[in-house]
Amino acid sequence: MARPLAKTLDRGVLPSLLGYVLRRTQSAVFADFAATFARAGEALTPGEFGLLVLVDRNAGLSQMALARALGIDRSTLVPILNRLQARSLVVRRASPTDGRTHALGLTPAGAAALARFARLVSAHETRIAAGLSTAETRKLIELLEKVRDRSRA
Amino acid sequence: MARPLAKTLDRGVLPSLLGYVLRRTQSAVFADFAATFARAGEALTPGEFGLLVLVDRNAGLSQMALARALGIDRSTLVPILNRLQARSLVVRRASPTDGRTHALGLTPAGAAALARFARLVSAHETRIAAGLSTAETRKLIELLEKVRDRSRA
DNA sequence: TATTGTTATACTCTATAACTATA
DNA sequence: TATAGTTATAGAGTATAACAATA
Repeated sequence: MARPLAKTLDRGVLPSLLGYVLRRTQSAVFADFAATFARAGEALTPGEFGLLVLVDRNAGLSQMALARALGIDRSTLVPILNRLQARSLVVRRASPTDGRTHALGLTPAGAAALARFARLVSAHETRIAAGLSTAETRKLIELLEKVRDRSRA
Repeated sequence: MARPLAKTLDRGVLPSLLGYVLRRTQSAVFADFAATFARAGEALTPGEFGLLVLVDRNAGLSQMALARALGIDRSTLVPILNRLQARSLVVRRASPTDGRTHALGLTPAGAAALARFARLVSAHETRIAAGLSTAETRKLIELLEKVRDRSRA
């Protein structure tokens, strides 16, 4: 049987809801990030990229400090770190000052990989912001930060 | 000052990355959504709310059409629909015209619940946008839509 | 042959609670 | 007692592949 033409659905109020548009945009951006890395033969999630940047800029930090900076629970961090350590990108060293904590760091391979990843993220960022002027991109980030700060009430 | 302030981590380029700010904002907004519903003694995710609105405005639509509108796989939709049907908010009826498809609809209880949910979503939206003028909120949605349309390339 | 819905399966992300070792 | 890291567990969200019923 011939398929009827795709009728556009009635989306009601959804297109005017900031939360809804934010969620759909984030989903599309995530897909673009994944596709960018897949096309380059690399595998990394946005969360892993953020983690690598923070460890790179704050060598020796603890898992608690990292989890807090990422906004996730310390138990959530464990399997993520396990994966990156299994890929030899990150190391857990013994802290010299506190036997309870680990001093996190990038391996040389991790630092090299981060440099490659950063170029891919750059390309990805350029693509998703291609419809916006530089001023608009800055404005978008500023508005998002205001929303972020008003949320989690 | 009695004691030194906690040292702020170096976040490197992350605060200037649209994808990063988008992800953190979405996470905060999600937490606000959840808290809004929990405080009211209701349980609903943003995705479930979007689903209910689409079913309400397009009674009789199929699971494929709904999955496409939500941007998810048809297999992903099944357990979500099972949950909402178990809560007696949504029904799968036999389609009169195509034996393969289900005609989805809200139950009377589902329609009543959606009215309550919509009020909570309104309060949530008002709160997360409280730092923005009406024009800024419109602008933010417009910029997000541009980003969404440039992504998933 | 193609489509719809379902199932089986597999990851990731997220959390809470309890355990251990250390402070 | 309190903190850091781990483990066990659970739930949501996401997907692919394969299957039955129907078109």
